Amino acid sequence: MSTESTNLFGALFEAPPARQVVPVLVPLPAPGPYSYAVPEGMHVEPGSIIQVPLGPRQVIGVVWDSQPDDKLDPKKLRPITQVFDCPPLSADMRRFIEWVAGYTLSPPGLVARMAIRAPAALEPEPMIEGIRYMGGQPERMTPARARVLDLVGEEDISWTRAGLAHAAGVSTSVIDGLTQRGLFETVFMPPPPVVARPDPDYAAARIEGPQTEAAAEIVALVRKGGFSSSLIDGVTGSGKTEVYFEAIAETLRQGRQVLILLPEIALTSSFLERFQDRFGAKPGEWHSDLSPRTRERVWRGIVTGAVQVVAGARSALFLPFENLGLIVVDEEHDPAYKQEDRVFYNARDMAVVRARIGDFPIVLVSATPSVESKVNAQAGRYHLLHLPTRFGDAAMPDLHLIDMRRHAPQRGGFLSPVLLRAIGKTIEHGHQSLLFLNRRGYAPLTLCRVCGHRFQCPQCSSWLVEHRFRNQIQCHQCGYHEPTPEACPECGTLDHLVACGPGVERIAEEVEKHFPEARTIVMSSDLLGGVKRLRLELDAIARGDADIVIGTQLVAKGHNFPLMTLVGIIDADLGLANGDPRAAERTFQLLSQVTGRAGRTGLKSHGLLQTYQPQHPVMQAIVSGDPSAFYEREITEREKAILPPFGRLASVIVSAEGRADAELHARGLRAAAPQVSGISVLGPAEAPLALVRGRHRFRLLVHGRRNSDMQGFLQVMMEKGPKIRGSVHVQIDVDPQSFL
DNA sequence: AGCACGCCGACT
DNA sequence: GTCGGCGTGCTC
Repeated sequence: MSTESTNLFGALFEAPPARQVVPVLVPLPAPGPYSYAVPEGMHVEPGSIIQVPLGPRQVIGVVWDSQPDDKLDPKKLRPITQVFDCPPLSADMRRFIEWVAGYTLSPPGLVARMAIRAPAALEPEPMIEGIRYMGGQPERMTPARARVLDLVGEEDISWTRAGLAHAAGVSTSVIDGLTQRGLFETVFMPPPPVVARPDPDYAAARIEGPQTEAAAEIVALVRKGGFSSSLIDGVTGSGKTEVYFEAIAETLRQGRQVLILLPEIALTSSFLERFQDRFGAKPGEWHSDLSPRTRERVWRGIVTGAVQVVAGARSALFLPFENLGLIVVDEEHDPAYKQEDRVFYNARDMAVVRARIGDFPIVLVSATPSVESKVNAQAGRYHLLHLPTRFGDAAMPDLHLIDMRRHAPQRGGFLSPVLLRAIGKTIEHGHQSLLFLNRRGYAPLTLCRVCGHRFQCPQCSSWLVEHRFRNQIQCHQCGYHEPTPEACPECGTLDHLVACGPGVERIAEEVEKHFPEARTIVMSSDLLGGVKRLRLELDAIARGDADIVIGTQLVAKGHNFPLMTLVGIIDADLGLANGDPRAAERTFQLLSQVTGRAGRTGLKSHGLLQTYQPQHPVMQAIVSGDPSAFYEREITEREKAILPPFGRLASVIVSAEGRADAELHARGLRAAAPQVSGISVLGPAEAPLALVRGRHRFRLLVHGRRNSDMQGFLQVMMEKGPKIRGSVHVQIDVDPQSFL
């Protein structure tokens, strides 16, 4: 309220105090910012994190840069409630949010929300209460009191009550007693940092040979400063981590922050310990199951610069770092980097954009780079750092294909005699075998031998998979399950249900038949007992408490099993023909990871891959250890479909009655959205033709050359969407740099 | 995204 | 006669 206009005359002729209006991004799927009034005496600037009323509730928003639109009824304007006491989002961060919103066709408010999603962290952490020694002696000295005074006499520092009691080996009542007698005063001190400061020179770099050159190259890029993008391509165990640790060390020496992105699953204690061994402290962690309290403290530390290094899952990319100077994307090819709800983005690609906007280096790392990163490296957009050999005493396993047409398993079995012999030998040596089959349960299909009835999901029509351990039949598509019936629901015949094809449980049965003495364990996501049990089992395996491990893709990542000298892949062809345009690439990546589990401590190790297609480029690439021919082929294939000029790819899931029906949907969309350059249909597994009958989820791939084309397509989907059941999302599969 | 309003089936 | 399903609409 103006205090100047003291009389009516003045009030009539003075301009009314100009109400400041600012645009604010609110966490809504609105196309742009909303306008709010700034109350008298409040200071805000672009990037300020504020609280505003929105309908009946209070939400967190960010003051934005764009001009507020003046067509808005001023009466609708509501005032900002409060400004949080934390640094505003930087101009770079705001530009990044705008860019991601534009590129992924998402509402900017929802993108901004990802940056400030740390509920109560917006106010500084309250000071904690501590005590400080003021000098003097108590009238009565006791041994406990002496120990305390001994400790505090040395330095003039503040202690927490509990901390001092613990350090002196006394109970807190001793401290309280001394405080009462006036020897200590109460002080307030800042809370301790969430993580200690990492020291770039804590331990020497553990690199040699090709690692040294790669590290030198990447350190030089960091030292030079400015944007650069590199791809470290090296087999499992080749020392990739050690190489990028040197880039991190150099960034820390410059006093800038580092973000290490990892697929959630790779964010294990073993990674954190490795980091600690090199830098003397753990990095800050950021992932979905942090406690709210820790989340707030880490967020605060990142914003203020107190946390130097963050190891986080994809959502960490949107953290508002105070002074970010390097991003590392480990396991660059991992599909977990793709978020497919609300805002659809690939964190790896958006990370490149963030580095470019922030003008600092980014390093992508993988043993099996994605095809698009290979293309970018070939095109010279990424520096390629190739680490061809294993590091230290870790030897590459000897890989062979087993042609299943020539070495067929026994009737009713799935393990080739060649593989069975190898398992036997491995047991004799006292080593471990890993049998990999990426299929949960007992059998993928169950039918009645009498009437031919097949168990099908009542909700989504895929086959129900029998799980003998749980005595259930489950749908792996939608999660539907029911107890395994004893009789055929169609004809009522008892005991005539027959399992078709293998799952890990069935392989375990076969293994136990051949090696009844061996200690066998099945590792799959439906292991009873959850993540805790899983950890225990993995530790037990690492200690050597199992002879044969039978697992799904769960065993592909992370863990080191020192005694694992044989890896057998049961159905290496599985997944090659499932209609996914990335089928070959994914299979290559998965099988490379699994075979990489062997031989990591130098023991001579073997990998045997059972296949019906030994000539397939993926199989050849895996055994030869030279994936270049395979990548060349994939690049050519992908260029036809995904890579520029078809720069952008959306995909729509439709539920359709068979392929013909799905094609009909596609035709309708083509007619309705002529601006997109192509719409193709991908089905469920093509191999067993029977699968394509019945109601299924099909994926329509939509290509567009420009963002505006995709925008137009989305418009069409908004109108027709409800008629086409399913979801629409935009995938970003190509070089985001070219869009900057 | 939340949250209210609003119109049709199975129950205190 | 109500409780509750989620379809549509709005938030500066």
